[in-house]
Amino acid sequence: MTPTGREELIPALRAAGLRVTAPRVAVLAEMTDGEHMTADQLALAVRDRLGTISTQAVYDVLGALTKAGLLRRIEPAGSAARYETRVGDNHHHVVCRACGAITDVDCVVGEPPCLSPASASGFVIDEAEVTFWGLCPDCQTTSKPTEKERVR
Amino acid sequence: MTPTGREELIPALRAAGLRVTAPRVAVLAEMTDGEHMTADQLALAVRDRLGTISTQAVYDVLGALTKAGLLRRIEPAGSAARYETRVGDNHHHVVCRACGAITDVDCVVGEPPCLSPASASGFVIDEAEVTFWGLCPDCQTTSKPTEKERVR
DNA sequence: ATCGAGAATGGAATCGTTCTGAATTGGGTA
DNA sequence: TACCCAATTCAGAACGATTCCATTCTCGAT
Repeated sequence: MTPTGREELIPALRAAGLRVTAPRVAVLAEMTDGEHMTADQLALAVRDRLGTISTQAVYDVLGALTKAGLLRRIEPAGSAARYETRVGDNHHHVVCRACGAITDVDCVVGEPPCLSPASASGFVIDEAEVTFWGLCPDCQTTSKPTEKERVR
Repeated sequence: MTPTGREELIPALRAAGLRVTAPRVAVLAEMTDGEHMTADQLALAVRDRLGTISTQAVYDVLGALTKAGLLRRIEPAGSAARYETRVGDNHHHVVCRACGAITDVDCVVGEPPCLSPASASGFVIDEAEVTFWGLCPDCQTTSKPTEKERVR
């Protein structure tokens, strides 16, 4: 949850050189409460609260906002792409193998890229993405194996 | 490239409690030279060299081998799932943003999970997956922006 | 108020993967 | 060695997420 108030959304869009439109404001507003949402969840949320939006518009908006640097896209294996408003800092994620819940984790090291591989095989590296896998507090206590148990 | 000779494939399958079938041996053989292949590439390679195999059989085999621990599945954002024979050790990957090439990177730290997040929010973590993003040697020299430039 | 570029819409298409059910086959057993 | 069953393969359909397309709409500069 970034401390971005509704009123700051419009200036934020303008500052990023983007035109201010209803879908964009709506998506951005939904994003500020409810992190790590998928395009689909976002579409439902926007429709529920603020009227109508086409699925494709959601993708367009997410694409534009991501390209503009207002949103960050993450794609944990086995899940649809998710988006978050925390950009610019170097944080990572913990993903629950059972329920798919995602939580932010502050960077263990410091400045990005937070790690340099011992040997990069000649690659020029600009980002180190770290994903921790495990069980969230809720799913730890669930004794019976979760129905839709993730394979990995 | 794991030092697994063709002759060791069959015992390896048996040891894993799997029945030895032509598709399994063929897939496993292809995997030993040609790392980080997708299901599709694998299907083509097997058909080219060893005859016929259905796409679904490739998925079945990959699933079985992965579950048995003979293969590891990796899913870099924006790419189809890829498989590798290096299992058990704790290594990571560098992915080229331009061409999608993947190279192994030895773990920076040591034993898995190689990193412990400062605060895991109550998660019990069993794996830390690290993916470095950048440009491979070939794509660094390519002055003109790659056609199918990856978005992220 | 006008106008053009950028954005939204709706529909179809694509890609990778999974599901289903029938046919085949490995390999333990009689 | 022949037999049999469960494991495996096959074929085709279904699926979810995402992208592509052409048309219509609208923001915001003039």
